[in-house]
Amino acid sequence: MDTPDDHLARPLTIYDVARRAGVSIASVSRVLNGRNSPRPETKERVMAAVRELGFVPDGAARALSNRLKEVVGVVFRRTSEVLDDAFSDEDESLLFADVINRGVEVVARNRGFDLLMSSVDVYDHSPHGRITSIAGKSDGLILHDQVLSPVGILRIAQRTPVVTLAGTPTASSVNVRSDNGTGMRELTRHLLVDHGYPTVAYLAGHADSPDNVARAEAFETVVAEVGIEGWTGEIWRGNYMASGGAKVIKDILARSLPLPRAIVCANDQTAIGVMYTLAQHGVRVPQDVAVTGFDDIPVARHLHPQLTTVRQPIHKLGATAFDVLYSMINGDGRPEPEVVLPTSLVVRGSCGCETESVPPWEVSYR
Amino acid sequence: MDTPDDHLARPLTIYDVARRAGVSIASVSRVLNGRNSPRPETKERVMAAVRELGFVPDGAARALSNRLKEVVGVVFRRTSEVLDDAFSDEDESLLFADVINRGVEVVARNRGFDLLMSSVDVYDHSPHGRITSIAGKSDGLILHDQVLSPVGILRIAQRTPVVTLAGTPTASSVNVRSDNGTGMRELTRHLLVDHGYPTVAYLAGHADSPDNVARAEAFETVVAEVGIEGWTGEIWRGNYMASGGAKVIKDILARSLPLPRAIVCANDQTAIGVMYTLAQHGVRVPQDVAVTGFDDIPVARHLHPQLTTVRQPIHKLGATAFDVLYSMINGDGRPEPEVVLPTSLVVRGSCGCETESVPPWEVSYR
DNA sequence: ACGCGGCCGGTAAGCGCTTACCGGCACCGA
DNA sequence: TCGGTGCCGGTAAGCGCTTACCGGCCGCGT
Repeated sequence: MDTPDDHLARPLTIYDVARRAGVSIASVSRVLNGRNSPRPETKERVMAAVRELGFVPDGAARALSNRLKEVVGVVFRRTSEVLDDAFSDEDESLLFADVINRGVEVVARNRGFDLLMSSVDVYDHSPHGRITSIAGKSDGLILHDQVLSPVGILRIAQRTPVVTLAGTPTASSVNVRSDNGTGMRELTRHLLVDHGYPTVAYLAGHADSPDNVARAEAFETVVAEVGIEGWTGEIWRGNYMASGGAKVIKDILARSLPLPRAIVCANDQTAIGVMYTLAQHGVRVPQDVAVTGFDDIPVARHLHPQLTTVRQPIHKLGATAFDVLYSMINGDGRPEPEVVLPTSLVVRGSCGCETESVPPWEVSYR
Repeated sequence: MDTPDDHLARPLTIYDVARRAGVSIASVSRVLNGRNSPRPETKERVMAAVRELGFVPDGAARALSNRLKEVVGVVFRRTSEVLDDAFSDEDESLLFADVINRGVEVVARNRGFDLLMSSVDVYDHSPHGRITSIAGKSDGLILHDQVLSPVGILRIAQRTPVVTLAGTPTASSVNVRSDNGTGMRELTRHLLVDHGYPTVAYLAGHADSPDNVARAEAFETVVAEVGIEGWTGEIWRGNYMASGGAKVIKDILARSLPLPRAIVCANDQTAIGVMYTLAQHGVRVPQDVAVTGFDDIPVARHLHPQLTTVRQPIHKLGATAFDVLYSMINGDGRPEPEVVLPTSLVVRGSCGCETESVPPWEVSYR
């Protein structure tokens, strides 16, 4: 009978199983891996021993021998602070990265891979060490936006397969992103052409994020097409977070500056902060000011009014990142340097359209 | 000059580094691990070689040698279906598990551990294999509720440190949960005593979830204290999801059954479905029917009215699970079989109270 | 000037697996 | 009956690290 503290003892190895089953370690390994079709009787005895002992093969030894860990590292950015032992963070910040990660997880799982996750803090000045450690424990890396400098990515990609998300391809890493341009152009046209709003602002995200740059450019393009001037500049600089959007609106109202007829936010979280702050000050959305987001995170349809935004295939972004990485790990030749997934405009109430309501939980990500 | 395809070649080992630096592999290892204070000159040469080659030590080999992987496995339940290649899931279902996982990640990171994540599908009938694989790749396991049967947990906990979340302790695994009873009693009293509602129903979660059982019991206790009868039973059976809550309300309205003055939902997601469906049918919350949740997931404060609920220290639940597991891995004696974290009533608008509004994104989990 | 102690750093064993290689045995055909 | 042919399954090497052990060298004390 096993004692409850057994896990403090020397762990079991295939030698123990082999001895118990009266066979050699090779046979145990073969049975466990279904190789070389062992004789039914041998298989039986080994399985019995495994069951009786509760044997679990050591993944590290397996990986070392196989040169395959069946693990992919995922590194994402965490925008939270740890103060004393209270965690405070922007709740919505959870969603985007986590939905991507789940997309990765689902397809990884089908290939027998598991996810090794690690986050990088915004204030972390040397994420290189962490990422190196993850790299050593996995067969390949998926790096979210803003976790490592392009130089750092290049260095690490030289020796490990790397896929970046919403970043930029390098000489040896592949990038997966969604088509910011098309979605943003569609959205901006909807506001300026379909609704005919005379003034519009772009509330930016991180200045150095490729996503933000692409969205800003698409916005500018359409605004120029229509022949008006988009409001941008210092005061319209956000940070992808609700608090950033809120701050921008507060600043503008505090200085008694005028508001545009429509505000295009760099992402949904920013829009949340904007809508909330406008409501606080008695500005009605969409009657006085229309507000739009980008991403279509789940909470977007819980807002009042529901948020008009651009749907990114968040789940699929993750799934694709894994697929690409998987083929790199298998050395199926070097794939395209970049994979771009389509986006689509999602019209709900915050732009000024009348829409019928769909239960917020009935969503499907493709 | 390295070619971009270098990662297809034989990976670097400490032998390569040693040769390049003109020292032995032992020295390389010592420098890399800061052991045995090597001479500054040696250290320099090794570091230079490491830098020049872009060497990353192999985690599997390290783990095998060290008998420590610095990885903890986290297994959670995924409530999504994969149809063709479309993923559909309940968006809010993301939150609870993911917040816990982030709590785990933050503290794990401080100890140099990474998270190996894997989900179990609701329809997965033999999660044992997956979990065994995870167990082999990690130093210990954190199992969310409903991922493995108690018997399965017991088997695996015999050989690996295991911490369960919102489950039940076994002879060799520790459970971490929050104090469902106190929170639910406070909440129910608030509705029945402070508000004086004459009728109240409990909309249940999974019948076999310990959390659900504890919440139901606490509810019953207070209801009995007050001397009224709580509405429960078959028709009030949900499934922890918004769709389940919606279905219950639809059924009741379809059959023209009466509604209670207040509905206590087993969790926040259920409440979301309930509030939405009531609104659809013109039933006002809280004027006609008060609705409450449990968990305080981030989206709770984006609802209209904002949801009155019981705050679980979600983040801390994860953090604590890791701390306990860490001490088990280090063999610091067997800890308490169960750790219970406090909950607290969060009064917002959906119970009928007037509350001033706080920006939904300014949240802190403790 | 010689011996001894301490400090570095090299050699080699071993962590728990997978698998190439090979030997033994049963069964077939001649 | 005997050699050939497969099929199983055992033996042992090797995956890339860490570290116990030991030998060499330098500097000190006598």
